[in-house]
Amino acid sequence: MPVADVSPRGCTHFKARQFARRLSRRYDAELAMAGLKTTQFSLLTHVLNLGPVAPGELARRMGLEASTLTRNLRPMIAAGWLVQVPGQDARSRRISITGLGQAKQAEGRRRWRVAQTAINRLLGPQRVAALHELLDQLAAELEAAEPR
Amino acid sequence: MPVADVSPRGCTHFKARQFARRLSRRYDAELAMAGLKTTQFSLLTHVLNLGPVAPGELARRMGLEASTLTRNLRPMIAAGWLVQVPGQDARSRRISITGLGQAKQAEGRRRWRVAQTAINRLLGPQRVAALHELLDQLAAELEAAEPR
DNA sequence: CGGAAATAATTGCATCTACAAGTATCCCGG
DNA sequence: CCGGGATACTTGTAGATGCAATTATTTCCG
Repeated sequence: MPVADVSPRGCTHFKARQFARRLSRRYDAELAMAGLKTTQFSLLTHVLNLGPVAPGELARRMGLEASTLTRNLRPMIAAGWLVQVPGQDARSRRISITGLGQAKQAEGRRRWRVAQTAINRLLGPQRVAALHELLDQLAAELEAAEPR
Repeated sequence: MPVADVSPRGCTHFKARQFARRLSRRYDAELAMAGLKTTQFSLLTHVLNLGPVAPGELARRMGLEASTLTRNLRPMIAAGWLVQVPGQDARSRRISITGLGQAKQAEGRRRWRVAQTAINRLLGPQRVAALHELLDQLAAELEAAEPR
């Protein structure tokens, strides 16, 4: 008895990107009411959870290039949500969230909740949970296979 | 007997985006050997498959904002891979692929194959197929729920 | 016919993303 | 102590993304 053909059709990257774009518009619309981009909210949340953290470490955790992080930080430091302080060495830094940043994160969190709840309702909590599971697994495997 | 708690944890958008970023780096590395960005390859492929097409229609099919498409087209038209010709009205246009563009797409297609095969091998064809299935379904539902 | 509303695409502005190259600093072996 | 290589970020360059506003046309209704 032949096994089913499981060869994936189409481009995984295109599908992932298109899906991410469609999601972006929803989250961004909600977070815009708090004056935040979705990426900025993620960044605030990561810094809040990790505490003062080196840019390199933060970038690794978020799956971003270090150079991307440098640039994403700029408007947020300018807004006074994050600060950069010297690290151990003269070459390293630490990123910390400010009081203003914490307030902004809390504001964003309320908006994010609304957006996430809408997505759960629209797509079905079980399928969203299944997607999370799959994405978490696959992302971890991609990361593990990345060049050190 | 209580049902399992299926409330999704974490942010769907962040997970999708992080995953897409990790994929991007792999596809882009391969497609760079053909002098293409992944997005450009998608665009070439869509125009090839759809034939001469209005920008608005193309944007809808790809899940892009029209304004994004306008800008993504610019370097590709400059490269001579695509051309823009007048449409029915004076306000509409049609995008077509050139011979040069077809050659570039074929070149990209070989590179894409390599990248996609590597992903299938790394993540497992069954899980990739399952992800495609899920993403296709969910993206379609997001699209259906988008404002007309 | 004439103007309001709809349609199609582009532009202004801001941010996100990443590879390659550059700067500054540190560490380690000789 | 010194020089090469590793580390930690930042910059140069280029494209991707989207919202709001704009331009140009068309359509429709009175």
